Amino acid sequence: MSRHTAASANAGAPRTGLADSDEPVRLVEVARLAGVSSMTVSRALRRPEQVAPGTLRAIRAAVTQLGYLPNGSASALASSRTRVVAAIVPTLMNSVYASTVHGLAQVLRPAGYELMLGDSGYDPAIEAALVRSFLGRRVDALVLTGVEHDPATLALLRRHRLPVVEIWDLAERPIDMLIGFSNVAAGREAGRFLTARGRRRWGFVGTPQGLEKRSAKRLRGLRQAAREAGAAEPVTAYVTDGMSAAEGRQAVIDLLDRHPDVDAVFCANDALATAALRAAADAGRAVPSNLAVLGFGDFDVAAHTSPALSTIRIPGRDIGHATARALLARLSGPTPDTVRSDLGFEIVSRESV
Amino acid sequence: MSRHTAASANAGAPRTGLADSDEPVRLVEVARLAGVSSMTVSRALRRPEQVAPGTLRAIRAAVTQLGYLPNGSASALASSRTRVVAAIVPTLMNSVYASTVHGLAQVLRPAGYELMLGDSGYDPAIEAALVRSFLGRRVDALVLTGVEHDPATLALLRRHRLPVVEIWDLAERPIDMLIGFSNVAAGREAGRFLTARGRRRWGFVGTPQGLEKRSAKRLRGLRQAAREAGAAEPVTAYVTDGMSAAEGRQAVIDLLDRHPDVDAVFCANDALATAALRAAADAGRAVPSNLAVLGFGDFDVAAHTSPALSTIRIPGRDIGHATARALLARLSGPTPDTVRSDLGFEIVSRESV
DNA sequence: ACTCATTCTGTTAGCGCTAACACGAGAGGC
DNA sequence: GCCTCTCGTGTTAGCGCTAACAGAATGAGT
Repeated sequence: MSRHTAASANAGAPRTGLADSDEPVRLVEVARLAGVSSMTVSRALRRPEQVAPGTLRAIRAAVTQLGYLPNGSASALASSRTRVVAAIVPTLMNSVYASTVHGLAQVLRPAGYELMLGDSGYDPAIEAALVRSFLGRRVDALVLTGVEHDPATLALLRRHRLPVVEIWDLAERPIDMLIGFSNVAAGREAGRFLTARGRRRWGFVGTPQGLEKRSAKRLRGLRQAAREAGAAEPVTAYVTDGMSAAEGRQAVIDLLDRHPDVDAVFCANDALATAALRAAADAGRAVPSNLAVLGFGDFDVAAHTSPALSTIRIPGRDIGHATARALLARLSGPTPDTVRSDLGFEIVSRESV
Repeated sequence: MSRHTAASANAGAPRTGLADSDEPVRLVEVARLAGVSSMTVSRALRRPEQVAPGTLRAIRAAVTQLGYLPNGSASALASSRTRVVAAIVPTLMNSVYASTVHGLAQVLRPAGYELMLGDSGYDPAIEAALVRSFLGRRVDALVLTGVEHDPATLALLRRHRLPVVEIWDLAERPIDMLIGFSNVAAGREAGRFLTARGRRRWGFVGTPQGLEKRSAKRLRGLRQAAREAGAAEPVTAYVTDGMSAAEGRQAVIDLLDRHPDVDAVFCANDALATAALRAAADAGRAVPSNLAVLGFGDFDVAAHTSPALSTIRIPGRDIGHATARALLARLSGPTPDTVRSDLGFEIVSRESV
C-alpha cells in the first residue's frame, strides 16, 4: 500500500499536532486540535444539536483551520449510508427528463444527498447493468424511469430492499414508490382534444411498442378515444430514434403520402412534432387549417415554432421534486410511508391544433 | 449499530457456509464457498489475469451462486479509489451540455466508472459547493465547465490534487487538463460570417458579462470582427435567463425597436435564436431577407424551425468523449500525460442567415 | 442528601475491502 | 543438485469513520 511507504518515509514524524499541508486531514487531527475525542467531532458534523455550543465552536474552528473534508467512503462504510441517490433516465438529450433530474437534484442536494446518474437509452438491459453498478456502490435509493423492467433488475431490487421510486408512468403493482402520470390517459385526452376540434382521421408518430412502452401506451389511449368518438383506427408511423428530427420528418412525409386523408398527427414527443411541422410544410399542408399537429412533452421549443406547437405538458420538474421529497421522507424518517401519486398532465393549446 | 442488534438476534447462527437469502453477501462468504482466501476473490474480481484459470472459474461460480455484489464503500476506503467521476455543468436543460454529459458517461461506464452529476446554474458559488461535496465523497476525478472559478474552488482543487478537466472554453493557464474551444474565436467567426453575407449592423443577445463568461467572450469576438470589418459596434440586449424563450423574445423585440437598422442578430444560444425568430415575425421582419439570425449551439431544433436556423455547432459529445478518454488515461496509466486541446466549432449555414 | 433523568463526551469494536509483503511450488539455468 | 525466477495464493494490518454503549457531570425533584 502506498500509504505504508509514505508512512515509513515519514517515519520520525508520524502525524504530529497539525497536519502537513499535504497529507489529507483526518477526523482525529481535528479532534486533537479541538481537544476532544474524534467521536465528538463526528457528532459535531452530523448532529450538531447533540454537542455543547462551546465544543461545537472549537470544533468548527479546527475544521476551518485544517480545511478538513470528511471522507465519504469511510463514513459510508461505517454507517452503511452513502448519502447518494441514483437515478436512471432514458436519455438526457430529452429536456423533459433533464428537468426531472434537475428537480431531483434541487431538493436532494440541500438535504446532503448527491446524485449519481445513468442513461439507459430506453434499453432494459442497460438499465439492469446500471442498477447493478449502483447497488454495488450502495446508493441509498434509486429512481427508475418507467415501470417495465428486466427480471434481473427486479430480482436485484428485491434482494437489496432499498427505497425505489418509479417515475413517468403508472402501474398497478409498482416495485415500491411511484410518481408519474397515466400515459394511456394522455393519449386518450389527446384524442378527445382532436375530436373536440373536429379532427376525425388521426395519425400517430412514435417509437414501436417493443422499443418504448410509454409511447405505445399513449397510442393505446389514442385508439380508445378513436373508438369512443366513432372515428377510424389511427394510422401509425414509427421511428427507431424518437429524438431524430430527420427520421421523424421522413416518417411523417411517408404517412401523409400513404394516408392523404389524415387531418391530425399526434406525436410521441415534441422533437417529432417539430419534425412533423416541417414535413407538413414540405407536403404543402397548412398547419393547422389543413393538418393539426399535437406534440407531447412541451419541450422548450414548442412555444416558439411556427406555428406554435400544441402539446401535452408533463410536470417533469414536479415529478423530480415529489420524488426527492418522497425519498427524503423515507430515508430520514422512521415512518415508512410509501408514496404513490399521479401528477397528471396538461394539454397546452397553441396554434398547431 | 443496527448490525449488532441484528447479529445478536441472530446469535446462534453467525454467517454459516452459505449466506441467508437476506443478509448481504460479503467477500468472505464467496471465498469460503470457492475454497480460497478472500484476497484471492478480491483479485479475481479486479485483476482476473493474476488468478489461475481454475480458481477463477470456481470463484465466478460462487459469485453467481450467492449473487455477490462487491461493496463499493469498503473497496473505496481500502483502495482510496471510488471509481466515480464527478461532472459539473451549468445546466442540464441545455441539450448541448446534456450531450457532453452523455458522451462522458458513454466512455467512462464501460471502464467501470460512474458519473456523479451537478448543475451549477452558472453560479460559481454553487460550483464551489458542489466541488466541496464531490471532494468529500472522494471522487477520482472532476470535470468542470468553463475556466472561471471561485477562489475557494481553486484552493480546494490545489489541496486535493485530483485529475481535473475544464471543458467548453480555453484558457492560458488551466487548472490541469483542458478540452474545449475558443469562445472568442466563435464570436469572431460569427462576425466574419455575417460580414461575408453583407450584414453590417449587428445585434447581440446574451447574458450579461457577470452572469456568463462564455457568452461574454463570444460578444468580445463579435466586436473584434466588427472592428476588423469596419462595421459599427454591435448593439446588445441582455437576458437574465439564457434559456427563457419569453425573455429572449422580448429582448429581441426591444432591440429591434431601439435599433431598427440592425440587419443581423447573433444569439448566445439556439433557444434565444428561436425566440429571436419569433420576435422577428412579431416585428414584421422577414428572415433572412430583412433580418439575419445566427444562433449558437446547434440544438436539436435548430434544423427544424422555420426558417431553419443557421448556428454554430459545438462538438459537445466529442468534448465528452475526449474528456473521458483523457481522464481514463490519467487514472489508469502511470503516465501522467496532460491533455490540452481545442476541438473547435463549425458554422452551420441553414436558412436564417 | 439521594435518586432520577438529562445532557454531553469518551471507549470499544468493528464496517468490508485491499496494499504490501511473505511464502511455497514448479520451471528453468548451470 | 542448487540457485534463481515467476506465478499463484495467503497473511497481516489497516483505510477513516461511526453505532452502541458506558460513564461523568449537571440539574431537578423530593
